[in-house]
Amino acid sequence: MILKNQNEWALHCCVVLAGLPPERYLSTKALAEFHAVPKEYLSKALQSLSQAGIIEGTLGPSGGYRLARKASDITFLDVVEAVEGKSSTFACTEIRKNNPCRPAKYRDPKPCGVARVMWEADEAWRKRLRATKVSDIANALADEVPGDILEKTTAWVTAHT
Amino acid sequence: MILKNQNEWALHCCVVLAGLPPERYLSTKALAEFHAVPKEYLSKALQSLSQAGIIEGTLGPSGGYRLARKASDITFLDVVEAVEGKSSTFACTEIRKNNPCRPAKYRDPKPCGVARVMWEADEAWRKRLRATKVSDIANALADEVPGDILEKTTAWVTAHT
DNA sequence: TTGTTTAAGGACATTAAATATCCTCAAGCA
DNA sequence: TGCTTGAGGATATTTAATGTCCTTAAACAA
Ligand code: SF4
Ligand code: SF4
Repeated sequence: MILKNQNEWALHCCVVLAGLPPERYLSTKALAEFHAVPKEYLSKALQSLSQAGIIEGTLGPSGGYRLARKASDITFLDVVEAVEGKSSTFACTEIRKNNPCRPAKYRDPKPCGVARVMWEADEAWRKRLRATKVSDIANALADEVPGDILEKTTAWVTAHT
Repeated sequence: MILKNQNEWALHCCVVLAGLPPERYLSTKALAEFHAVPKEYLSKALQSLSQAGIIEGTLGPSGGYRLARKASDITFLDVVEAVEGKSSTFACTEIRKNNPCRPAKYRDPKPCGVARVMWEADEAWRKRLRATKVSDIANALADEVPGDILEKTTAWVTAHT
């Protein structure tokens, strides 16, 4: 089990969009070039984010995407669920029903213990993702990335705006 | 991202093996029949468990598998990692390196914030899996499964021992 | 000794999912 | 009018999951 690349791409795109001047848009083309990933495929991830209401797009030259709400209102889980889906990472196929000793008509009163634990683990994962916002990472960049690189990057993004 | 079926199968097999009379073995054939899953493929999962030292097998008629240690010493994480692998569910492809504004020689002082969060979420998932043991589920069965089904199942398992 | 049963594991074949590309469409803009 | 953009459908390619088949050597019973 491994998460899709889309997650990494989408998260990074959100962080970049969080640094955009207000009311400006950044195109899929620019985001793809910036991260050196295939534009057409990245586009699918951005469409998912758009459908989830995390970013919003506009058409025409000088069009592209911007965050649909404040970066401090967008959690990692929002982004990951937009890309990866909301369903649990554990799929129970109810193999306990196959126990040859069970009466065919027997109905289980509740999900089996195995599934419950796996689902709780999935929820623990989501809980952690819910705890970090896009703005947290955007802010951390200022501390972790050398000033000159950060400046040049901001200039690059603004130029492609 | 979805976990392999092998996880569900392996966990259930461990729970069944936990209910085995001491010093007895249960074969892949029996485990596959009990859960109604393909014997050959289940065999791969059991081999993984065996390699991980969670179960141990013996040959010949009346051979099969048994737990290699107490059920209370086997966590869900042990089983899942045996089947699914120990590497993080988030693979960082270091796309930040592709930023066109970065000097080619620049070395990042530490993993980027995005990856750190994703790895922490992965660890939160594992932590929850580590908190439950195979014995916990085996014990819970007594409460959740009607007595007659449980008895018949125990008899079935013992008969295939 | 001989034949049967078993786990171990290598070599596939099949199926589903992730990844990637291409094309059309209508909205925005110069 | 012509170019740009995101939206989204269709399809191809690649990789991972799933499933099957086969051989080998150990255990055991007749
Ligand atoms: S025992 Fe739990 S995990 Fe296993 S098949 Fe039943 S419900 Fe699913
Ligand atoms: S920013 Fe983090 S997650 Fe993204 S490529 Fe770099 S290290 Fe990986």
